[in-house]
Amino acid sequence: MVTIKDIAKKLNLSYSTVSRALNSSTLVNEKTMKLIQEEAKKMGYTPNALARGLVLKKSGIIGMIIPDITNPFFPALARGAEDAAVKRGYNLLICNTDWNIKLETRHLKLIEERKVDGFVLSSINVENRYLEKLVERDYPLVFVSRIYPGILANFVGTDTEHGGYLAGKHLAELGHREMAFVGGKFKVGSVQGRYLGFLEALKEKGIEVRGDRVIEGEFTVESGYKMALQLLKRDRRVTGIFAANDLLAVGVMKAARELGYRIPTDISIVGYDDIFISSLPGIELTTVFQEKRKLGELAVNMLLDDIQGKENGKKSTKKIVLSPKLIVRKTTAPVRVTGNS
Amino acid sequence: MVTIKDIAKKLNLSYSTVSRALNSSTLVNEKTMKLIQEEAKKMGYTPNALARGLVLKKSGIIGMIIPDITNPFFPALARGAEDAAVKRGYNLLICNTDWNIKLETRHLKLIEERKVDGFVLSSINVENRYLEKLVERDYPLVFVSRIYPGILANFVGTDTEHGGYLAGKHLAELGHREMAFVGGKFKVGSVQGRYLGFLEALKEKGIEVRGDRVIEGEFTVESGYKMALQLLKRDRRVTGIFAANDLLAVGVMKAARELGYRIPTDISIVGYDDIFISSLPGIELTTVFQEKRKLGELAVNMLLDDIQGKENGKKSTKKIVLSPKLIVRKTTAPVRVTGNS
DNA sequence: TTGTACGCGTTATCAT
DNA sequence: ATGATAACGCGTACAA
Repeated sequence: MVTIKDIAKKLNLSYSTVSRALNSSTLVNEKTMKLIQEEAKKMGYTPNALARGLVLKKSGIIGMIIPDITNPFFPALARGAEDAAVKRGYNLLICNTDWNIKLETRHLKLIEERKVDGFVLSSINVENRYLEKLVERDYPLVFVSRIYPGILANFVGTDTEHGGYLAGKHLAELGHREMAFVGGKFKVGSVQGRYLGFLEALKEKGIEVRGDRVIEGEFTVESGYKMALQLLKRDRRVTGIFAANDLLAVGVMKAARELGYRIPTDISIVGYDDIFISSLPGIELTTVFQEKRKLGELAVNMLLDDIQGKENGKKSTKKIVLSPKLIVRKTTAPVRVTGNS
Repeated sequence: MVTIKDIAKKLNLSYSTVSRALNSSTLVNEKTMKLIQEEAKKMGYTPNALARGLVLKKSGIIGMIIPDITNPFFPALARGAEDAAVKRGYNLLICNTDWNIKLETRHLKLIEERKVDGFVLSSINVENRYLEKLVERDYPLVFVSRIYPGILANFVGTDTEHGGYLAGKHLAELGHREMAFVGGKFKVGSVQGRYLGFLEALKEKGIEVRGDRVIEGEFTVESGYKMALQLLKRDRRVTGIFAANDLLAVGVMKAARELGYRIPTDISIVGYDDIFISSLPGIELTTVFQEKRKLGELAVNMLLDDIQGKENGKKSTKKIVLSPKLIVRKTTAPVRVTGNS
């Protein structure tokens, strides 16, 4: 491996000059600079980010903690984050936690050792003492999409309550009155928001949701399927279902079809997130859209601003909340005028 | 930041002893070791991977280059890779290239500076001089899923030719004789394999594919849609279509439906990859399955074996080729006995 | 078993 | 404009 020293020797110069030249410092003769840069290229010099990081106390890497890149919500998020990071000269280290706090903590510790310059996390659903310490220690960090309950930290996300509201309003305006909510774990803050917003919209129309029509499960197709199967079997009057995310909604669709429902003629279904699959032919789910990619971008930009601002002594807690948008596709329609048994 | 020195001072010991204790070296008194480890924890010591990497000439990070994590094929691959990496104490740095060689090269250079201990790449479609240099320099590296043409390097992938064969055989056995191939860029080696295998299977049944029924486009739903639309409009006799991947297949499905085809009654469609969406209710695509997650795992394990083996002076070029599997779902059926106009 | 001293590759602070 | 030298935090050969 060719180092700064090697090219210094070769050119009978000192390390310092070479280092400066390579960093295009102004305080070095133009000619020697060119000389050095050419020689560097010729010798195949590659800077060593480890060494640089050691002295600069920066790694140039930021860590991204997510539950599972395999879940269709996260690739777009990660992609946005990576793009923004690269654009500013950083790289992204991705860790999957499987919604497991132990794993999350382990990853946090491990990549803190790597001296990542900051974290972007979207993994939070439950208390994590180590994470709390991290923010107490003022480690640069921003929460995306899901915020840690009761903590003051940077956040980038979508107005979930408003999103839920849009879904509820849409169904209500279509004339639905018998509605259900199929949710993931309510501990995840964003689900609560969606639910609350949903209720809010219905209330405005004088509609209430019966307690037995609010179900909780996992964030998966399978779970949505099971929940809807159980719900619709015992309760044929429901005509509108709001699912906490698109995966769930797809499961609900499957269950409804199996039970002989036509979508959207007999039943309307609204999802949340507008993940990739939702617009696919054969699915075409009405859903609440949030800008996942942009969320990722905004998050790392906020993080990087923070990191670079901190050097100038600035500190702040920022928050960006994007507005969701309703996307009407083919799983919602006006309620039928004739009731069914 | 608390360092080894700090805890050495506090305990009136030398750096070395502390360093050894923290690495659980055998050549240190058990008592002092415990003492040191406890003190380290108490003081909140965190090892600095940068410094360690500098002396050990290892970063503990491996780089993964893929075209686009947003493409449903890659999350599973990345996840498998990350799991395997973490299991062996490494982390994964992910870079998206958007199938752009310039970007790929830039990423390669950049993360080489980060001293990643090796690369896993799945980005290759076209000549990249810098990449060639990398393998010439013997940089630890393994290709996943797509191999670089005409280069001797580690590889983990699926037997694409056999995969294509399975698809062709399936359609042929269902009685289809008028078939088409809807492909992505043929430059991507894996597509050629799929195509060749497909042809091979048909040939065994005495079936040929007309040249105007082989179309090339992008690897997207949209592209599949357009190609199929164009094909099926001018050629109503086709009853079986093999798409080079599932995204394309979904697009084909959409086009067929729009033109009034019932699937699979009027036309059979086979995809490739079995990505997440393909099993979804409303899609249920017959496709050729490959173990994406396992591919990722195998790749980083091979890489890590290589890295750790190299220290012992071993060198080798390994190859692992998994077998694909046909998954029959609801987009294929026996050809109708009555021909249509 | 423990301590001393050097080097990893780079940047930064002094001088010159 | 350039050079010498000290860090950065850690591992390790060598000495004790």
